[in-house]
Amino acid sequence: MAREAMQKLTQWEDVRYFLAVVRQGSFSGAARALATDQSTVSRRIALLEHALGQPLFERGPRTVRRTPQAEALLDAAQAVERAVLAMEDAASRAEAEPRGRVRIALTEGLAQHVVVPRILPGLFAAHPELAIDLRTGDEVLDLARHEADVSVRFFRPARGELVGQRVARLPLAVLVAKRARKRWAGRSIGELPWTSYVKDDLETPESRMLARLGVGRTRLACSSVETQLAAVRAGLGVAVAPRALTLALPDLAALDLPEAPDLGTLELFVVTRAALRKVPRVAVVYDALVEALRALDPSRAEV
Amino acid sequence: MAREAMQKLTQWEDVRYFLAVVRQGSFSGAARALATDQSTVSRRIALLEHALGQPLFERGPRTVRRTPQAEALLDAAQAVERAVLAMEDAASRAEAEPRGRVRIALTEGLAQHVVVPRILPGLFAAHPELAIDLRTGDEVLDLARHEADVSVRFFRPARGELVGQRVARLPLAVLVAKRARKRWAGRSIGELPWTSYVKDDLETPESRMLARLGVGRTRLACSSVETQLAAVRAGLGVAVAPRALTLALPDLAALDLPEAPDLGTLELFVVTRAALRKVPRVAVVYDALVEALRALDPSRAEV
DNA sequence: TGCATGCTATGCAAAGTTGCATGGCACGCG
DNA sequence: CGCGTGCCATGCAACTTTGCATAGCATGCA
Repeated sequence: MAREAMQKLTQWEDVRYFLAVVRQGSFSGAARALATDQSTVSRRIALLEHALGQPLFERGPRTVRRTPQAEALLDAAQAVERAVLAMEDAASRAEAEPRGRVRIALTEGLAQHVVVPRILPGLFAAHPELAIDLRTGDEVLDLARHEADVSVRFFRPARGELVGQRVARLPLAVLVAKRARKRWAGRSIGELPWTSYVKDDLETPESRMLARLGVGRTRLACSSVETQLAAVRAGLGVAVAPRALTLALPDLAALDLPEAPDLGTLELFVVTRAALRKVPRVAVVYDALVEALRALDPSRAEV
Repeated sequence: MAREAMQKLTQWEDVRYFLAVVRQGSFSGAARALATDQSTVSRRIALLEHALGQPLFERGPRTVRRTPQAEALLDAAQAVERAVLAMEDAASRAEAEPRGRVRIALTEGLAQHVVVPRILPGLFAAHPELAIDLRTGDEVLDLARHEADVSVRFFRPARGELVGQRVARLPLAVLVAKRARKRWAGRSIGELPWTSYVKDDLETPESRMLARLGVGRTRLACSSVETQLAAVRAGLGVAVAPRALTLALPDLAALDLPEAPDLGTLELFVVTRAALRKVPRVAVVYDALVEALRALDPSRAEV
């Protein structure tokens, strides 16, 4: 070891570790984010501190606090990261064939019911050297930070270096298991066995909708949409969800409410980084997503 | 090994290798510049090419040619380097005490006769934690690229992020060994046994001066000023050099030419990067250099 | 107060990386 | 035209770095 203290970054790699610790707030967290071990983070940060000749973090058993020196370096470190990410994009731009890996960030439902069965088969067949990472989950991955290449989500993306489009407007409906349909037909809104999706008590389009209908806290609340739908298919209750879901799940049907309120629509967006839009491997994925997801939009389908 | 081809820079360190190969034009040269082995460069470039999914260099036995892909990445890579260098400067700015290492680029003569005997003793005594790298040589080290922190040279530095000042104007004189002085006293310019400093056939202030005096190719030409001065001290000839050298080398004296032409002056500059000027460890060195070198200027000394 | 939890630091064996030595190859010089 | 030189690729041993397991510590909760 024994790098001398001379204010020289002899290991550019360490900048990545520094940023991870700052963002995660702990060595352990940084290790998880970097897919490495906590001990490695600890040692590399120690080395970096020695190389720069100044302490960067105050280690506490419960927490890691940045020193003022670390604070002063943050901007510069982020500039390094931006430059590296820009270089990655520049590298992508040079490729000619759709090959390599594309990471798609999307919801579990879109992945299972649309992307996997309807899009991937054709994509893999058409481009043998293309590989796909499906990153499902509720956390919003940061396209700008290269956590994913393409994102399919139900909200308009933050702008910046991102480009994208709305591919479908999906009317919401009250979904119910077909075999339980007649049991609740004709009931009023207040009498229906509502289920809801609740994650960290955050507001969702669906929760806003329920509130608008006058439905309060539901008897069954799920922290994942999939579990919620499983409950509906088991006949436990009804859920507000895109009507288009009945295409993918034939044992579900829309329930016509007597009051017939407008349940609103979800807007589906496909987004990527501007620098990647023309990159072959991304372009084929992006285009396939847009084409297939447009078909979900009933207003478009009817035309 | 086995990083997958997915256009991701998993090893930021590799950017440094990429740039070194581009600049040196060969893996071996890059290895020398990076103080590592040629085999390491070869392997890391191969890894980088695989990680980016595209070839960067065409290997020939005699030469390495960049591919168009490498060309496209050059700007981005340099941006990464600039960001890293900026981060190093930011790290320096955070230090409070003059400690660490300062690299001074200067000529052999200035190092031996001025900096080492007159400046370093006081500097080391005043700042126990300060370390100095004296980088002598004729190649001009690049301050902007962090090859040195402070430079003492006989020409005005390229501007940019550099700051500095002229610390002395040193009149040139014809120097001769004292014990040989009377041998050549009174001789005309053309009759004197001139010596010269010739390096790669480049023009120097001294060579311009000789040409102006009408002196052509000299009998003794040296590729280092020190050797040339050794020859003069040995009584082999005379040399055009700053008159102030007689202060450091008492066995030399200035020879008064009968024609007494104006031999001109050399201008001595001390330069550093703007970002470092206020950094304690650099500031104490810079200030000591300026103060001591000013004393070499006769016009100032007489005041 | 005592226990459970999540954090960092460190010893140690395994894995990865480096440097050296070698081989092959093309160009330039005598 | 052969030889010398400088270049890149690769095998192998020494070294360095990594990941796992452990120990120590402070905080929060019962």
